[in-house]
Amino acid sequence: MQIRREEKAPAAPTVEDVARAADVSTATVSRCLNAPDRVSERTRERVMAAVRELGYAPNFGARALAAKRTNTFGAIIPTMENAIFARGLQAFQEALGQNGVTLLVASSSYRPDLEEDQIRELVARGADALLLIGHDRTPASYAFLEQRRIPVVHAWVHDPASPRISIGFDNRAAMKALAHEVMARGHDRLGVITAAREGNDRARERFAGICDAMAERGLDPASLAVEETPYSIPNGAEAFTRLMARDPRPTAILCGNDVLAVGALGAARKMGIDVPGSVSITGFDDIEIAEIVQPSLTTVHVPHREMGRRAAELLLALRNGDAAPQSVALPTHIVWRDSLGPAPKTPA
Amino acid sequence: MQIRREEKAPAAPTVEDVARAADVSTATVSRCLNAPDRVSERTRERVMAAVRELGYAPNFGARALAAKRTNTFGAIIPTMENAIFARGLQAFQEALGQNGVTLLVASSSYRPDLEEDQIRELVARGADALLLIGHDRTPASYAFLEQRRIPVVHAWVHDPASPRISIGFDNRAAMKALAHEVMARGHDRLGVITAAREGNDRARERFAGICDAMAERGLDPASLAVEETPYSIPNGAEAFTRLMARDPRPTAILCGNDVLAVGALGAARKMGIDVPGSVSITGFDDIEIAEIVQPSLTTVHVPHREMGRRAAELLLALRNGDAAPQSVALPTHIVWRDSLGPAPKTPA
DNA sequence: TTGAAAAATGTAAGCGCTTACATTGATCCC
DNA sequence: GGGATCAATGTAAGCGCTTACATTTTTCAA
Repeated sequence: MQIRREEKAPAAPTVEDVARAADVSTATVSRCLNAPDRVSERTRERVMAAVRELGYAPNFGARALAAKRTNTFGAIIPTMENAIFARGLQAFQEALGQNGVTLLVASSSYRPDLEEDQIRELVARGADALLLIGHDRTPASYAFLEQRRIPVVHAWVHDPASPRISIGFDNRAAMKALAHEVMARGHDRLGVITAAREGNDRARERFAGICDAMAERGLDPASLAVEETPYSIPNGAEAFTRLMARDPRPTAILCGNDVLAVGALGAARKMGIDVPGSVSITGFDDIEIAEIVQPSLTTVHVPHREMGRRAAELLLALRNGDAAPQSVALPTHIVWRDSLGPAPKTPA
Repeated sequence: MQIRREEKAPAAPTVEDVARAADVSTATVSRCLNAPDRVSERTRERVMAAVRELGYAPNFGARALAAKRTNTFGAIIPTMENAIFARGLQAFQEALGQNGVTLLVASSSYRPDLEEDQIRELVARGADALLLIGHDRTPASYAFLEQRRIPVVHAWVHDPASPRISIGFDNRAAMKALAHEVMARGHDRLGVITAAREGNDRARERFAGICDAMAERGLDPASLAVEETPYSIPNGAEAFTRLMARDPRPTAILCGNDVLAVGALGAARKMGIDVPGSVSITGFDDIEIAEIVQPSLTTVHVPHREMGRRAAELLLALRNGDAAPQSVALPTHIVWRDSLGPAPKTPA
């Protein structure tokens, strides 16, 4: 049964309480918890019994204050709502856990201003190091991070030109490769559904990759039909509907990620448009759902788990002051499924 | 550029630094941050300028230690990997945010022992109140929570018989209603794919609901073909395959949630089994993907957002010591889509 | 102009913990 | 047996913050 506020809140037991119960000093209690081998077995047992008895849990804030380290890392991802970051983050967390580090997660809703607050918040809460997605953030965020010398790894991106440490892949090149494959199948009226590009360098890079490929094939990137919308299945569906209303109608829609692509697929079905017969659709990320939808989605596979795991290694190395780690580039590859086909013979 | 450990870490600026820079006392700085109207405008501006200048961010631990409140709540969900809890949690977080409360999230991987650690961890980190999923946890967890008088709300369940405050729905009744509808369509050889029932009361209740319905229709619950497996699409697919190998083969598969059902659907397609022609499949939760798959999934709709939002209200009320709130029961309803059809005429 | 009330600010204690240093007692070698 | 060594434990300072209380400054009515 829940207890009301008025009853005097039972003070949480402190080291002092434990010390008294076990008839030792607070220093000994602390040592039992942090360096058990510096305490004799007899007293240790006595202390641990008291700890259990009292339901003692050390106050994290006080501990961080006194010890000046927390074994806590932070991660800020743009969203928890869809599965894009879930797998990578899970792997990241597992790897940290194996090294005794706790992960604090925040989500920024793709808003750099919110992310800035969250960076401060996580650091104030004691994060020793941070995992951030992409490179797009406010100058104030970077100023703060640098001033505080917080180790940071940037994931989901790789830009060899940047001095910042990152682990990820070349979004631009990956999308460019996919666009080439699409065009190689005869498509020359292309459409794209992209996430909001402002504050999202992955989206910008992927978009740029499409333009690169078009230019290389002698197509004018200005002829690209563009719809920009936040990540969600219904948004993908709406954007697809708008694209289909254009004249000329595109024969292939490249989506900035799988979530948008799944929305597009759904809209196509609802509109009775055959995929890939009349229109081809591609995704990006290769999340679980890409294989499930019908037709299954041709997309770019991103090694999420490996990225998460190695991000943890990188960040751990940084925190420990090991020889300065290098950014790492991960390979991506196209997964051939059913949603991409040749351009329709008869102009739609 | 990342800085190596050896260089002396720049101490984070403290209230004292700010006070010195603004030529006021630490008390005034603190007031500027916590009760700006108790400070004259002139000094406030001076202080805030110093804060900005120095990149000051108050140390959370020290603040919690001194002020004895944190405006932080915690939530422990079984998994972040799939979307089951994402929407509800998002709504929960939004509602808390509007009330100036920060949310800390942990995931327990459906393991009560891990959850116990995480409860301690969140409380040690200053969580004033906790959102937990379901009622299944170790006695030690409840002992700790009660000893510390931590306000708790249990979500995703509703059991009027329990004294614990919960917000959710009657998993058993909801699944029972669905099972009745399935049987009303002529199915009498039923199969079920359930999540691991140990440590998961929602899964147990849903399972029990099926048995209830069978008993009410004069079917022997022992004839139910049961596959138990952790939540994941591939696991759902494998379980479905095993079910199809049974003799007699079930004509309807009730899945403990949509994720498993989507896996089953995929397996059916791969095996060339017509859904719902030869076998009907149902889900539970009505997550986004249920509408996307082909055939779309008949499932039980759960009002996730409302549950999250009202969980926040409940917890806030509890924390504030408002008149003891009551558990709330939310309605669910069956969403009719394509994966459920009549039992095949000719015995399969 | 003046004194009392109100507003603004300062002083300092203490939140719960870790840890440098001090102390105690046991162990051991010659 | 006795000093040196070492292990076990204790003492107490202080981490960065808030806040009760004290003090100073401003405001304002008579």
